[in-house]
Amino acid sequence: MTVSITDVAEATGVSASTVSRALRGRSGVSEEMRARIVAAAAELGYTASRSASSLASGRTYTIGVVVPYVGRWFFGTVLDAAEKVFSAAGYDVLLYNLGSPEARKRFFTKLPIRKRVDAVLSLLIPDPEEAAALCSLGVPLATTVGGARPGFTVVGIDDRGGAESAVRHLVNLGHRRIGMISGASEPLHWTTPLDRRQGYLDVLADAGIEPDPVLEADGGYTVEGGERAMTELLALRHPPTAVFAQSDEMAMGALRALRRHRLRVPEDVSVVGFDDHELSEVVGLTTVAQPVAAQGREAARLLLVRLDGRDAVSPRPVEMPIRFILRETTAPPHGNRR
Amino acid sequence: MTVSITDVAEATGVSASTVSRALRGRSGVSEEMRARIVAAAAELGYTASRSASSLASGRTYTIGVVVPYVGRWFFGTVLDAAEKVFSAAGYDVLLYNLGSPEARKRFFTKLPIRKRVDAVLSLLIPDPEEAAALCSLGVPLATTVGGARPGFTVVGIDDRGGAESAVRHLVNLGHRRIGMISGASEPLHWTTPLDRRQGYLDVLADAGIEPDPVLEADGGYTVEGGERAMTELLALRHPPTAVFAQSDEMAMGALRALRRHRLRVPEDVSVVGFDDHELSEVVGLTTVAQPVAAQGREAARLLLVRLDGRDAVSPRPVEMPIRFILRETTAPPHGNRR
DNA sequence: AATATGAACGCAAACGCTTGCGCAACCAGG
DNA sequence: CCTGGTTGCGCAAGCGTTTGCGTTCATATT
Repeated sequence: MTVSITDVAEATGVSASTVSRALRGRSGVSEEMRARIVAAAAELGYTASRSASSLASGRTYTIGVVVPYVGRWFFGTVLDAAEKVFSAAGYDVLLYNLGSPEARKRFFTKLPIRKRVDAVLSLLIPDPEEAAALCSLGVPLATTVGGARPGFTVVGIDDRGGAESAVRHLVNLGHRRIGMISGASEPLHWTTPLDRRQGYLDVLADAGIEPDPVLEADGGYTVEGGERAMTELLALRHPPTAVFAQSDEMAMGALRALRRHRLRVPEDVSVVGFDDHELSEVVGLTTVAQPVAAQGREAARLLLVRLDGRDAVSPRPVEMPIRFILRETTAPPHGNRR
Repeated sequence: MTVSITDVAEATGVSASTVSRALRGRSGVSEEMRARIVAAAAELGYTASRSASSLASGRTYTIGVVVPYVGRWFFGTVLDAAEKVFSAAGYDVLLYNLGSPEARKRFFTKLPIRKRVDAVLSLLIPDPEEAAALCSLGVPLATTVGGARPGFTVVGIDDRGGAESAVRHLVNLGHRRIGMISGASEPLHWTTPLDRRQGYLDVLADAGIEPDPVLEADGGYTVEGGERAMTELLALRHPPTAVFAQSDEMAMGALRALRRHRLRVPEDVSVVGFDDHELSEVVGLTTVAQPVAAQGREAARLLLVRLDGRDAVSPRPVEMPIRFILRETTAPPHGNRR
């Protein structure tokens, strides 16, 4: 019913070994014979069974990609870019979407990825146990999100520096009461929120501004969370005149909350985001751009290099450039128009 | 080096067959023995090699998902939802991202998916040849995007009816000159643009409005395309007073173009979108909501049902509900305020 | 002319699992 | 006590490749 390697062997009058060698470009087959075999294979519509071939060879030609939420812009974009690199190199991509704690737990206990992939690109930061589980797979590992782990090839950005440039922009405009919408580091174990917060604190200190804990609100890195957080900040006795949101999605939530409160942006409140979401330009959001797709591409490329052998030792962390983008959601504080 | 089934067999003092049966819940193993085997397997950290097991059994416990652009919100969201269903059922997901024509061609000629999956969920509409290639895989097929194909389980929405409700809303507000930002059907072979256009034309006819071809602009289903298209429409001698964008992303591009032209929405121009993108609420876009994640879930579920056997015949197309959502980008035409 | 060399190909043993079949050991019913 | 039927388990034959090694044969070397 399904055509196997012996079918094309018989059709060509050679052994299965020769077919295998011919189709995989190995030496030991005359060019003439190779051509005949390739033709026969094409005619019969033969494709080698990956199960059989990886069982025999030990190589799966498959990369595992584990991500927290494929639906989120950032992860979808990274995945998109990485997949293109992998598939162009002849690798398939096995996707694990670990949004819920249950899915995550199931994945790390059962480890269905074991013996199924040649390498893993993780877009979530595993906690120490999880990292150990991944390491136990014995394959090259990479990640694109904050928080390196030993054994991982990591490509990321300078989160702290990015946050600094965003907050410094607000300070330079004359803002003194600057809020921050952040996200918890805990459930995902990533250091991004911490790094960005540090950048925020650094600039405040540098400007001689006493940080006020009530100005930090949790937005959970979602639009709704950002809206809630902004609402909380607006309910303060002394609300901020400017807000640094740790992600554009939260910034957009903040914009929505501001609109609901009939506050104008940037006249009444300035907002600056982080990431340069694809729709940030649409809403005119001032933000810090990071090369999301490029990070996915680069991480994928590095993984392939490690797979190719020689580079047994994982390379140093790669840092991609970031860029502050001035748009229309920031201005000097109210009553301070120049 | 890696622990195999014989390792746990030896550890328990039974044969490999018994281990296999025990671990897979087959009958023919005493409960006591099963418990011992499960314990030993857990202790050794054993996971069955998928390659070996699918080679032997013919089942891969893997679903292939092919999508045009994982990075795009719609597809990412569908994929996210579908993956959750699959992984909860014990299936892995093999992802094929076919954005570029080359990737697409490579996929359909090499068909790397052959012998690798038990079923395929296609989020792109294959042309007849491609559909034939997929059918030749001999596994259940499903899709969630407009344009059924024989052999496919399809779950979708009433694109035409959705477009009708959007345009009717504009007509009811008093608009007579209504533009449309659409997308070509060709490169992707989907019928969605055609269906939505038909809904647009139906309502115009119903309202006794002569359709004007210059009011239709191509936005390619992207933000930038929507912006370009809106700009074209604004350059017309008689620009529209309202625009129906076939997707929210194009609608957002249109909003941006309008802002650049210093036109107010909805006072000067009304805009209505389609899809209910996650950020549409943020920008207050009036739109037609479709249950994106639910479609992914449902398609995945139906695929699993077909995999379970009995339903050899593919079920009838499933139509998910849509819902018109009134927000803030639509109003009566200028000078016609009530 | 005899031998060494290498290319081209076949043989057969893995790879790690699944599964039909066979074979004990046990139970109940006659 | 002997059937007939379970139940619990082992045997061994695959599943479709890959690959080390052996064989054949033509060519180059003494």
